[in-house]
Amino acid sequence: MKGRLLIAETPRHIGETVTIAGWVSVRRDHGKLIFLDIRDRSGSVQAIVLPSAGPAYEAAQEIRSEHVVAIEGLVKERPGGAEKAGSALGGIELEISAIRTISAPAETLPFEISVPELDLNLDTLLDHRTIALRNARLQAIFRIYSTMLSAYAARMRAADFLEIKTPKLVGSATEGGANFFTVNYFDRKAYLAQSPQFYKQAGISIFERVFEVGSVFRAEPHFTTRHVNEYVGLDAELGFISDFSEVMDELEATIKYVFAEIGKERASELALYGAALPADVPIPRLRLSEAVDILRESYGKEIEGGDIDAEGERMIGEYVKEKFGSDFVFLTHYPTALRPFYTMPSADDPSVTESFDLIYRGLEIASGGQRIHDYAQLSESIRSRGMNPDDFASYLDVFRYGCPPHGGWGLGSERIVQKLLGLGSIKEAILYPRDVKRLSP
RNA sequence: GGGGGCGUAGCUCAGCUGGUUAGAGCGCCACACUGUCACUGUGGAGGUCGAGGGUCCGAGUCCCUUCGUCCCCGCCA
Repeated sequence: MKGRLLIAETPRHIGETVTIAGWVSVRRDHGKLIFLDIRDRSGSVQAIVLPSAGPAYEAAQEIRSEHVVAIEGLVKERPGGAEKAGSALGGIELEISAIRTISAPAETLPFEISVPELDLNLDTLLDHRTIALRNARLQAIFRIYSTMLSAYAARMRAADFLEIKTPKLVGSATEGGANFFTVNYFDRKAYLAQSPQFYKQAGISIFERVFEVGSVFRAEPHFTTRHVNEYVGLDAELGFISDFSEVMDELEATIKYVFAEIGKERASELALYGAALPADVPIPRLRLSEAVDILRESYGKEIEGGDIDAEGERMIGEYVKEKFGSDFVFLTHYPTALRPFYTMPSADDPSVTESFDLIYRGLEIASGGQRIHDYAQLSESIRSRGMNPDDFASYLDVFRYGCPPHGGWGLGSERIVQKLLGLGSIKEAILYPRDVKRLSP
């Protein structure tokens, strides 16, 4: 909009008449004086209109919350003592000389937007998602999310990873694990990718180091606060590793960098949630078997079936917080039977793997490890799980002609923000979440 | 897929062992107010108590069915 000044810039224009545009958060009508809190993408400011403003004063009578307006006014310092302590509106205000409604709501809003903290049920929040997101505190989630994405990409590029984008429509659904969504693809079936795993590995066989930020689709009917059917994975894969500790080193450095950037760029957004950055200490690495012992000895919890459950992860999260002051923990050496066929078994004990999960505040946010890079070994691993290598022909081509030792990870981007801000549900960390019941908005 | 909770005003909720005309806060509308800042004050509108069936003299409340929603487990990120 020509001639429009962002609200954040207004303090530099004291004594000048400027034009701002934005949404009306609050209207406070004192009979003669009318105060309007105006917000735009840069911030909020108070505007005041006096009866002497004539037509502008008349127009202000009709202004209501969430009207989209353009305001011309004189930037003034707040009258002495008039500024309430702790006000987020700054030390200046606009004395309105002209006001124009650009767009007015056709009907009453379903709930009040301008409160510091929206108190809505999850389905109300998501049914009216776009409107709810006008709330500053909710917007903060996605400002932080955006910083996380840019920091992740920046750190990966700095470490010489090449960013790639791989297909989400795929022709075969044989990777195993979670269920696939099926879609019609001309005269045949296609599937939505449940992970970029195969393409990442192909990527390292070309570029040595690759990363991808992309949607992942899981057709599982889960009803939890930490699952959705479409999420954004932060994946990476690197070649020529000596062992899988290098993968954890790389992930740890990346995580640390991402949080540091969020702290630098988004301090005010974090403050809205009272969120503290994780302590900058080395991330402890525990073998899964050690974690099982700790759970038994310190928490009296018996683990069956090898892998620890969600409650166990929360307990281990508490344990490492107390013992090491860490918000994170790597759990390593998962049983071979519990990991996908491409996971590298440990040389000294093939019943476990060179793999890890990364737990953040008791929630699994990443999974990774070293992959099998030897063609024969990989073919055998497929066979040993009762699958047919012929079904993996194009994938196996990556290894058939030589491939360096490599490994990587998949990070759940929304889970990071969920745990950082203490959000009750991962769905709050997704603009338009997809779950078993929800396909819109 | 297994289990549990909740559906009462636009929103968030209270309604005890069934008992006259179903409540609160916020929002909305009107009026008053020249320094508020989630303004305040006064007044007002707004509800087939998710839906269907049943028990009972009487059902928001008890029973059954059904729909919606949230959560836990599993799976995972």
